[in-house]
Amino acid sequence: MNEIDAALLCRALGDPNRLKIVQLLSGGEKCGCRLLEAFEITQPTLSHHMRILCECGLVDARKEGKWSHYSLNCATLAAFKAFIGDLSCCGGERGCCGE
Amino acid sequence: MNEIDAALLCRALGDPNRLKIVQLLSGGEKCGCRLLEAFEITQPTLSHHMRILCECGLVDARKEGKWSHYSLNCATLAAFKAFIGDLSCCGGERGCCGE
DNA sequence: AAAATACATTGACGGACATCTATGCGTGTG
DNA sequence: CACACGCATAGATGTCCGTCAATGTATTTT
Repeated sequence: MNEIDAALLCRALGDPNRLKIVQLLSGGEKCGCRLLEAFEITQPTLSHHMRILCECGLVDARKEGKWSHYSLNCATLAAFKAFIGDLSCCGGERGCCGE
Repeated sequence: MNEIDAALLCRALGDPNRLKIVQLLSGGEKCGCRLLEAFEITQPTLSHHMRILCECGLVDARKEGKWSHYSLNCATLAAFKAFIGDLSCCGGERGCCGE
């Protein structure tokens, strides 16, 4: 994962609502209407956030009838976790910054 | 680390220049003037970015004479890595999304 | 002391962003 | 078929963000 993609992901996660959405999806696939219940935003605003999360590759959308089911994309999440995990405050010493 | 702080960190890392700064600091402490050489931005703009990175706790500044030395904050970085690492696409199964 | 260096602050500006209301579109349900 | 439901899109609006030029403040060098 290059810096550009990582910055895009960070930007997507930089909104408190979107970060909370990702945390909810971390518990498993959910449809939009259930996500909406967890927030105090309008439906178009949620749709806007889901679009951003999907466009950066972090979230997958699956249409089923009139429902859209959202889930975290495994590959993107793994790549992002690796990218963040590679950061180090000490040049990679053991026992430092969670390594 | 709560969602608010994590979102702040993500927001700080959401700018390509700031993400690159963090990557440079991941290689060890650096002063502002050396960081500036790596970018095509003006000095006030770099100063602005460093302020944001410091205010969210991700970067520490150490003044020494006329130089400011910047480095990644170990505790904040560790907490952030743990926060991101806790995200899961499958509810925490082994071998999934980098776990 | 004068000049140069490193950095922060201020003020301004254009673009991006989060949010809303209104509306459209497809899918079930009566 | 008509209506309700889930979701996306369009357009508008106020706010935040990244950037710059100009300037200020220490500190070091000459």
